[in-house]
Amino acid sequence: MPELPEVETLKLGLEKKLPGLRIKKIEVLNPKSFQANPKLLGNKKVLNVLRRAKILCINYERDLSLLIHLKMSGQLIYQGKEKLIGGHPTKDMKGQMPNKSTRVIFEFSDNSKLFFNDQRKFGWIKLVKTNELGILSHLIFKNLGPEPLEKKFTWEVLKERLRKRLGTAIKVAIMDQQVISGVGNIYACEALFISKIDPRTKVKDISNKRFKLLHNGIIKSLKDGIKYGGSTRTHFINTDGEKGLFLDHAFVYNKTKKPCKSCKTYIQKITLGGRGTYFCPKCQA
DNA sequence: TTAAATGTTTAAAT
DNA sequence: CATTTAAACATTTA
Repeated sequence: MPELPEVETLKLGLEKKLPGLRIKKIEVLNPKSFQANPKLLGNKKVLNVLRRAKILCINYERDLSLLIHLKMSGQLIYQGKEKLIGGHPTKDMKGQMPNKSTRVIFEFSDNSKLFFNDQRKFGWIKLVKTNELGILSHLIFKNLGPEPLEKKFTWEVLKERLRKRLGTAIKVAIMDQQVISGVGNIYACEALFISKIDPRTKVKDISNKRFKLLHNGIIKSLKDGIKYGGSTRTHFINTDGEKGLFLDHAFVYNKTKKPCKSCKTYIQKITLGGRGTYFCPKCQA
């Protein structure tokens, strides 16, 4: 599920709960989901929680950092000291943790727990040594493009980054994590609608005026995503087990044959770069 | 029954 | 060699 807004939603949730807690126990139900020796984290204290691109990073004392990628169906759910989890139970949770897609369970010093669920098992958690320059300098982040919500990310940066993908369809190009980090299928579709660009347009055919519009569209869609707590298609829920509401506000994603919110033309679905791509054929001509 | 699903990597084809 | 497409990962749901 996770694109930048979903991972950011989790980051905001976890940073209110984890810092200061110590790991008491880690139960690995699916070894592929946890690629490290759980014992290394025994009794270590959580310092802080960061996000880079779609990767979540929990920093511990003693130069240890836990990196988490949720891929398509990962969930992180926090269960406080109280017995029940806050928020609405979803089909997945059935109000009970763990469930059949629970892959890893973290238990903390105050008896609270963090569940890592991942139906499709694409997601991973790995433990790395915090780089002396800070975890964000780690190799894993080396090839990632700039963070689109940082001030440094101007429309000129966007244009420059896209220069090596001139022949690629713009929608495929902005989903390339080496061009910009954090934009996935949902927000790519939404950003292109906001900037009124046909997703099939080749990068080389985009004018400066359109680069500015696109730059604005990417930022707006991501910020709206965070504002509404992310997108829930089927799996995403926040640390409290609640769904994200962004898709209720989406313009085109998953709106095939529904009228465009701007011009009433039916939204079309095509395939680009192997992914479902939604757009308004009139507004994005 | 078949297709598609929020992501990324690798192989194969063009 | 560059670019594009497909497959793989694993599971569920429409």
